[in-house]
Amino acid sequence: MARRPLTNPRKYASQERSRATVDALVEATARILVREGFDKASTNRIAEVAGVSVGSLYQYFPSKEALVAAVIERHRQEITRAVRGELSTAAKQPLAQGVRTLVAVAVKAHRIDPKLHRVLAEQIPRVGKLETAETFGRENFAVFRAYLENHRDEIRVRDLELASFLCVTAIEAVTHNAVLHEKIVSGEAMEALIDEATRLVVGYLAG
Amino acid sequence: MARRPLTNPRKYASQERSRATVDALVEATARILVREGFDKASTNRIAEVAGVSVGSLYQYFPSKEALVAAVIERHRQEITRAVRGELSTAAKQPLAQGVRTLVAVAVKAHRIDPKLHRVLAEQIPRVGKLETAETFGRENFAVFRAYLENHRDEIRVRDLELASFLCVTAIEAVTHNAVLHEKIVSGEAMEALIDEATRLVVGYLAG
Amino acid sequence: MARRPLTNPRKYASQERSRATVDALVEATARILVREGFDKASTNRIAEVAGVSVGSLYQYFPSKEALVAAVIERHRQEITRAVRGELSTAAKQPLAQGVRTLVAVAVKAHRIDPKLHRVLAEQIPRVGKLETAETFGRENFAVFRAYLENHRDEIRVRDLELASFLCVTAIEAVTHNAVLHEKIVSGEAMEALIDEATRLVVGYLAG
Amino acid sequence: MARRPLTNPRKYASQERSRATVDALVEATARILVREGFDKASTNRIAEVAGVSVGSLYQYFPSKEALVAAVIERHRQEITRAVRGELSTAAKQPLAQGVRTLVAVAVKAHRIDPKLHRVLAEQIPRVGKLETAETFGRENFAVFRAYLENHRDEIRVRDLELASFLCVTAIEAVTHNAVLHEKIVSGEAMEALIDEATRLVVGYLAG
DNA sequence: AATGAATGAGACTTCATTCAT
DNA sequence: CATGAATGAAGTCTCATTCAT
Repeated sequence: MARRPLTNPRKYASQERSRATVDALVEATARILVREGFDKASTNRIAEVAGVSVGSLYQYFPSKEALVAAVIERHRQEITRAVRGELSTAAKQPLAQGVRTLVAVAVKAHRIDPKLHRVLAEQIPRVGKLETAETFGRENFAVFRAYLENHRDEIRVRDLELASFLCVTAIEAVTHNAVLHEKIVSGEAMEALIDEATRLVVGYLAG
Repeated sequence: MARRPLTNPRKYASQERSRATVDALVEATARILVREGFDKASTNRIAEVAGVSVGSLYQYFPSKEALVAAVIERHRQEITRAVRGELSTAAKQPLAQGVRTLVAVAVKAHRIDPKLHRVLAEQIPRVGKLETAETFGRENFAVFRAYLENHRDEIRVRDLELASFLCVTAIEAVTHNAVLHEKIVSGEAMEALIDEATRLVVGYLAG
Repeated sequence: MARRPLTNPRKYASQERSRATVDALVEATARILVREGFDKASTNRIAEVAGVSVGSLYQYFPSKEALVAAVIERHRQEITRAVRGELSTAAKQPLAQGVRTLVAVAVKAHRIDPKLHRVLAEQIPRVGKLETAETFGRENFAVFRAYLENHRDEIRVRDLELASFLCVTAIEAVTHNAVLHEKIVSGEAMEALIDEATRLVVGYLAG
Repeated sequence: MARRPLTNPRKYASQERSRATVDALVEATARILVREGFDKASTNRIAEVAGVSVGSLYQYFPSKEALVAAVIERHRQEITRAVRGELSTAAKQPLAQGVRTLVAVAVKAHRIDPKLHRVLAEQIPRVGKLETAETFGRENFAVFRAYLENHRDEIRVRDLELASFLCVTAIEAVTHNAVLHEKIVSGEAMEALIDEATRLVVGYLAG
């Protein structure tokens, strides 16, 4: 019944349009999540804000959960993209500098879209396949653990597993709360925070 | 408004009955929160699990929110009760010991009802008067900050505000995650965790 | 189990107490009806305002409807009591004066408790045995009809049935609305209203 | 917000479907109001009678109140439509005829859907934006008052405000009750009623 | 008799999802 | 593919009435 696209251009046009719709939906979801909270993010509202019909929403996402998952994934990718370079920088630096870089990276990651980050961390029901923070956590852990392995000689602690857990948890929590509670009101304040967090971690690892 | 019963026995009977209903409701709410999550905690379900009617639920709690607030409050009181003594112990101890006591207290607090703690920390919508973690956080901060003031001479850091923020956040996050991810599988593991967390904090403060 | 009263005084006391409870309940119902409207008049609220328990309420009234019926009846009796004398006065007066007296009586009746009258007329669900206005209407009709019979010679209209209907309806509606819309703001305004309503009716009957 | 359909046929189909649903809901509300009273008019029942789901009801009406308001408005429009022509006729007629026309109009209006009229007048809670009878009343008053202004020279009464109040109230009440109590059982009975009501009013105004 | 805790049907409303067009 | 009307289960809360004490 439905006409197949006759030409490539059309096909592309169509693909682009699909892509645009998907983006609009994810964007709309993120905006509502941030501006009005999870409770107000009904599928009808999302579709309305995205400028499409609910029907279209379900054309591209099988459920509301899938939509939220897409928002999470997009946010994760943004962070990864923003942070990739600095991570490899850190890998080559000695302990004190490397940790400082990693702390700075954590701050940077949290500042990308703090309100969205907060909503994702606090309001999204932990059911089904959505694990959010969990997932972030594991990645961070793996990266840090690898860093410690490669800098074993600069470190006095024995149990790298436990040390990674302590450091990653501490850095994550400190940067998360700092951004959330608006502790970072100036470049100076940010430097101070990074300095201190670095001292916390380095003192522990090297002390 | 309503007249008091004329005899004590009746009064007590009545009061006990009310009390039992209220307790059953709070308990049922906590159980559902832990076992099935916030989303499943509908007022009808809560009443059912408590073995009373919805009507009774609304006789004692003006809203679902009030019920959750009661669960939070009950949990907070349990923690306070369990921890009060140790806090005053910590206050009199020198830095290294004092911090260790405080860390141990944090672990103890998180182990009282870890699953409930998690749900309260993660799933309860941050709306209205429910602040959950927020509230815990402030209290912890105040206690720790006071401790630092009183042990200023043992400390090298200048900015007590910032230091308190870092330490409280770190301790809270580490103990929370440790309990959550079942890092504390034995007495030994717990000792190790407490030792390391203490080193983390003391190294920072005194280093 | 319960002790029987041993003496008459006690018995009377008991009867008086019952009477007091019944009165308190009817009064409470009327007050809530006037001050908060029918929707707010729940049986629990009524009992509370009356200073008794819901249980007692149902001891004396089989249903909420019965309670409202009692309020209506009490209001009807108050009107009847206030008006009885003037009605017999009117019966002896010639048309112009008699009608004026009847109109004045109608105004007086409506001013006894205008707010209650309004609520009874507007908010009480017309279901079951409650007919309110209906009942008032029939009585008024009977009285007026009888008056016309007795003053047939002063009247030009033939169909007394129809005439009674017209006059009673008009007088009732005019006085009701006048009181409701606060047309009677002074003695003068009241005189004017009574004069004109009398002219309306007398002109019709005698014209 | 939502995109318009791209083709007219679809648009119309869609619009017609919506329209049909809305109509069915308003009609169902009116029927239940008339047949079972305001208390039975629950949203679920209305939807059921309309043959749609509650969801659809709330798609088109934000609350139960809005639905009742729609019924009132529809009734008001029916009356207005039925009466418009005759009103302008009355305006051009001399007193006796004009008043007769107006009385006839009132009767006609009340006969459009007497039972609905009654329910709207008696059972609808006077809360929020629903004023029902109130609103009808004001309109009638304005029309009649204007008529009197334009026929001042045929009238003996001074206070047009008061006269309008008396006449409108009387006509409204008489026709309302007549229809309600089934006084108009034949064309003859109707003529008689209109004649007498006209005499009542004209006698007063011109007498 | 009085008390007030308890009941539970039922009211209003929302929202993820489906499906005819 | 898009549309948006339709669905209906489920949630929160109220209130007339009952009943154990």
